[in-house]
Amino acid sequence: MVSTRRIGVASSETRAQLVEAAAELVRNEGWAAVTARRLTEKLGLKRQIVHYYFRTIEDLLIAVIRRDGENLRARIMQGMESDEPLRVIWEMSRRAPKSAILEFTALAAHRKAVQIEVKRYMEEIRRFQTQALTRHLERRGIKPAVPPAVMLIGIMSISQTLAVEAMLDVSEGHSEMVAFVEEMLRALAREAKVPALGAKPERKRPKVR
Amino acid sequence: MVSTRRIGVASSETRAQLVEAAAELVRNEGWAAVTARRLTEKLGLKRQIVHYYFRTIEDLLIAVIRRDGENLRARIMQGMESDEPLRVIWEMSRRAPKSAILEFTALAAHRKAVQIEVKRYMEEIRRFQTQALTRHLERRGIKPAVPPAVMLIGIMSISQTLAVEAMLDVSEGHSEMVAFVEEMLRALAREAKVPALGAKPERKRPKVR
DNA sequence: GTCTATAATCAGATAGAC
DNA sequence: GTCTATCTGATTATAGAC
Repeated sequence: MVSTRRIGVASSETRAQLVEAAAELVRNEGWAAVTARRLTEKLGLKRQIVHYYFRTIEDLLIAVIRRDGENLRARIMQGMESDEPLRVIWEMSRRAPKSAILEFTALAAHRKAVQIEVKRYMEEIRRFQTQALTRHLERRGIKPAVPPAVMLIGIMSISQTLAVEAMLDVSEGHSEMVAFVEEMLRALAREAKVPALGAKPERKRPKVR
Repeated sequence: MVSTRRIGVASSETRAQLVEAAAELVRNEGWAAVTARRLTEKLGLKRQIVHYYFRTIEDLLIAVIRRDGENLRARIMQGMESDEPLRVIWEMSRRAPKSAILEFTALAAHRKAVQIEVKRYMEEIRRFQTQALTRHLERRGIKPAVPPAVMLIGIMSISQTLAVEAMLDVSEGHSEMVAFVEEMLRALAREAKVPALGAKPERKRPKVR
């Protein structure tokens, strides 16, 4: 028995709205809040439309991961152009309190299809960051004591941990940790030899969105 | 209209079995898999018994957090007696692939009662660890370049990140990071002045369960 | 493309019998 | 302490009308 079920095209405007609404629900209430009913009552549609555009709810969640993943990658690629790429990473994770990353990571532990998508974006971003940081250090003539990957994973781990703990209202040791990282970032910036004229002692901190 | 609903005592054996079964479900399939049906079919009971022991399913999840929290605290308090408490922390987080911490942390972002419980245990453990590490450093005559809280949060952040990424099958940069941390731990151990006779150059690594 | 209609489960929760 | 019975509402998903 072959199913007669139709599936809407990926370019649909309604489909995009569903993904957008789902992304918002994940951020505010978690992946478990993403149901056909909750989604469509935000858009003023009947709930069966969800099953027209997505074979399963999991397919919809994966569309959200792709959307968020593309956005994150774009923001990071832009951020790595900065004068202090490590500081950008440091500040980007810290300012993502209502992030969907925690949601999807937890979900990935139990759903294979989700794990594959999350892995894909994490690897892509990690690889890009490592290359960008390596290039940055070479260009500035900085010879760090530790490999770029260590700086990267270190900064990212710590900033994400601080963000998650802040969400939980746990802050013991945070001020010391922040002071330490900030000092490290400053020390690294001081090491940078100015590439061209050699007469710009203070550099402005890059903006992070 | 006053409810006539009864609630079973906390000392009940069946209640303990329900909490145990729920803890297992959380570890293997996530908090969303904890339903009265799934629980009782493991125990050969009718599903209404769950509502006899727990007012709501959330109450049951909180009982699981307390159980896991007590266990974790006990293991950590024991581990901090070690010769190398930082190494114990490092290895404990790394070997917890199917941890419930990720589940409960994600859930805490959206459920106040869960957030309060998770916060409680995290703060308690953090405080104990900080004190234990501070004492340890003083006793060994180690004067570290950074505050104990920074070492603690740093090691914990990195080990948890590596564990989560390993679960996702992401491993880029892990070997460099592991090598770096291991070297740091070795350097710290070397700094330790032997307290009494001063003739034990190599120390065995502590076992972690 | 969106709707109505419907199937088939599953969920949490409560009352009351034994 | 555990059961039967029941309420009430949720869920994903499919088929077919318009």
